[in-house]
Amino acid sequence: MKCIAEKSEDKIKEAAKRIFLKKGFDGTTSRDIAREADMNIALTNYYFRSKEKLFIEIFKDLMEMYYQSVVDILNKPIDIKAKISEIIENNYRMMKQEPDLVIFIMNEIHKDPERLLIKTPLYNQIKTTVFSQQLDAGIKNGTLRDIRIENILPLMTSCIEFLFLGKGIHQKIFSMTDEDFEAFAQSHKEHVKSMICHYLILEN
Amino acid sequence: MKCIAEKSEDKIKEAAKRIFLKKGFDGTTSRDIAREADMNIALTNYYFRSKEKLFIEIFKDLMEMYYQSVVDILNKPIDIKAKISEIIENNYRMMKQEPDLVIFIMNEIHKDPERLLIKTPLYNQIKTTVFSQQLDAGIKNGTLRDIRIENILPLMTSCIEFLFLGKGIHQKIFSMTDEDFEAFAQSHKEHVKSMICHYLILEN
DNA sequence: AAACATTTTAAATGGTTGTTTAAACTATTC
DNA sequence: GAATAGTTTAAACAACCATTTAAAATGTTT
Repeated sequence: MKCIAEKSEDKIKEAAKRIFLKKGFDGTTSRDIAREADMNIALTNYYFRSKEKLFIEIFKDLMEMYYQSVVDILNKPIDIKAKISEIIENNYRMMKQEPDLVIFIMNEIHKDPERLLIKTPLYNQIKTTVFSQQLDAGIKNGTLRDIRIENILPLMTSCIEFLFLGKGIHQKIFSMTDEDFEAFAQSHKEHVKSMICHYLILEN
Repeated sequence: MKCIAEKSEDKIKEAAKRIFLKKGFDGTTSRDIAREADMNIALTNYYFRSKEKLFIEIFKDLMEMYYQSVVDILNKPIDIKAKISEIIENNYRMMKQEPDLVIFIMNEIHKDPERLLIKTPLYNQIKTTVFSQQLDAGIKNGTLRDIRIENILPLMTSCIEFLFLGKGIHQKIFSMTDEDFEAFAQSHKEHVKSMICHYLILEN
């Protein structure tokens, strides 16, 4: 039936995702979405009932996409040092590939937390990861610093994500071109990996 | 003349600052501002010509407020370990007192960098701080890790700021009340101070 | 107190917003 | 192939947007 051509519903959703990510909910109009999807305005509401409903659906998708890759890595059967490196590398890759994602999520939640924060089993997911077990074991036998998983996870992601969140500011203050920033970000990533390992892993 | 009562221009600007910080440029209407300032709608444009002009003026103020306190601390005549602690404490204080500030700045710049990033002498200001000299000297005599100021500054601020940027997310995932989060943030702050010092200051 | 400049007001401007309507078109079913 | 269901369309809806107008109110200067 439909081979190449996407279904209209999907076309609208994909278009809306692009626009919402770039402009946020308030900055996006129904007409923006219709234009991007190359469809009639009425179809947005025909398929999704309202701009709000469409947004919530997309937001949930993006939120899951944001977290799933991390949870997957936390469960890998590799030692904790390699895992830290991989989490940071994954984070770096994601921020380069989808630079709008994190600022979008943070800003929308910030504007109205109640509206978007649906029930999530993420805490249990995290608490039962291989990483969590490795952390507990390491703390018990004295090879790892005594730190809760609630603290160490943000420590690993915040430095990289913050760097890209403030890309515009950093580039302006330090007069960096895009290439300069790329090199700067790489070096920063290595510092972060090294710093986290130094702090978490006790050697002597 | 006017003793208690603020001048209308200032009342509007203060009101607009509150609303812009909370809702962003796109989410704020001229009527919101007029209502918050308890003034006629037309006065916004009478004093500031347009919503855009008013916004730019406020944005510049907030941007300066964001950076000035850091630069001041960087210039204090105290040793580098105390300085790191003070920067992080100051950062923590600011994020608690003005939780909307950083996400607001980042998001507005992210949406349209050209519009907001005015020329700033901040890089020269930073490069000529006492902190910058302390860092150079410490690297030279081997007491500090070889790292550029462009890297170490974001390392100090990103962990704390990111924690508050994602306050809503963190609270939801880890099922924290406001009091829980407060305690969590405090412990996180201590980890960050410790981690940065461990990494930067070479002792042996 | 008359003349002037400044500030504030209610009302209106033209344009855009999200959403709805009802008719037209297309595909499917009997 | 007529009837039915699903999809798409242009047009319209009321509500709201930033901004402007011109008159009213207030303050200041002569």
